[in-house]
Amino acid sequence: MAQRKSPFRLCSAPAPRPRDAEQTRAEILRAARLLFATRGYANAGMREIARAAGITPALVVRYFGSKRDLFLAAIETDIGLAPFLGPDRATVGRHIARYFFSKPLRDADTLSILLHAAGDPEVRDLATELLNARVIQPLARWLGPPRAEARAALLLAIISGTWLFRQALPMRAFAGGPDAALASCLAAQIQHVVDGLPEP
Amino acid sequence: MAQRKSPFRLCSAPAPRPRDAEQTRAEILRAARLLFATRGYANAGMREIARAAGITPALVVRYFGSKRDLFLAAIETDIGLAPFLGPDRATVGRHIARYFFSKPLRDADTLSILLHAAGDPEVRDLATELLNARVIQPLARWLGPPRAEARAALLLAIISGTWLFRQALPMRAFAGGPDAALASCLAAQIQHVVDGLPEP
DNA sequence: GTTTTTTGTAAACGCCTGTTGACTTCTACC
DNA sequence: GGTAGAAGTCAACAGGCGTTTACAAAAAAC
Repeated sequence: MAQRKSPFRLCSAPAPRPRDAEQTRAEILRAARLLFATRGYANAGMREIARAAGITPALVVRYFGSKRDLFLAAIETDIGLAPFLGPDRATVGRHIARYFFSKPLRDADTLSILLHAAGDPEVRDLATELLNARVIQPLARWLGPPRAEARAALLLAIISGTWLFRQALPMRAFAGGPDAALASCLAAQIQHVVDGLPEP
Repeated sequence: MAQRKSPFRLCSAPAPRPRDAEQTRAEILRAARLLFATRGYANAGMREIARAAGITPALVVRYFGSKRDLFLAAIETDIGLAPFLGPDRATVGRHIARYFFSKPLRDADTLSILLHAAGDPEVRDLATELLNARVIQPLARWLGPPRAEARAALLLAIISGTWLFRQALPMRAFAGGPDAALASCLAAQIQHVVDGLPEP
């Protein structure tokens, strides 16, 4: 049975979204970011992304060229670390800790996308470079000497470790909501790195 | 040209390994552990594992049933954390930090296999459970109150974060060999969790 | 020495993936 | 109102995956 589309549509046929290239592109990107962040690159299929965006896989390719290019577009957003890097260095540990212990962590976070790309040979190097350029280096500049880059990497490692057991391998101990004691300990550790490392 | 096999073999024909089921099984397990640890579950193919073990993919299935069962067998080994959990609580932070900053980290480490399984829907829950049972719980028992499980999870998160940027997403700052300052800071942080968390 | 069991290989199967090309359908312009 | 082009769908392709089946060869049992 042929379905009439317009202007007198049958009720059983779901209303097709008005054709708007810009909005469709944005919708694809939104779906891709969400799925890349929650399932990882390899496990987020083009068909699944297309279905989440309400369109066809072929259209995803037409808009973004390939899956890898879609991934590139998906991580072309700010990592969202800038708000923490203000002049107030004394409380930044607490702010970062609270942000990364907030529940739930923003699903389509760029950091989640990049961390979930670990171990995927197709995008691993890309994620590594981007984490270096977008997180480590700005963080290192903000931290300043001594050992700015090493301290920045260590700070990101602490943040990523907590992310790992809240999002990727959800542990019972981390699942019970924001634990004040955990958060404060995390804050202290971050602050410790911010203030500088002890000499060996 | 037919190749003679035995007892007078031509030099050009590589010597086939003598048929030894037990050794073949061990060889498969060794190859699987190495590839699961370095490439992750999804990206370690049966053909690749079989090739690394010097046999045929069909034989891997005959020995272990399926890829998932092979993974189960691959993680059925000690995590290697026990040596650190001795009576000397004052220096455990330093020992653990030195171990996880040692270069290179053991490739086929069970911890690497489990952490690399993050985000893979096929084995993620399994890895989570095993990390709980084999790492968090023993660690929590050893740490003792207060908040034993939360502190154990936080400790594992710190260790895993450094693992992430040394193995999975190799960062330049972590690649330059054991950094004494980094290691000592890591040791201090671990020790801090071992000694107990500050009250909020 | 023959037969049976174990140990291994080769080729294929069904499924899923990213991607492509041919084809509709809606929209905007002349 | 007719038409060019954008927006979207559909079915198929090539390739990789884990797995299976059929078969060969070595070792062991009789």
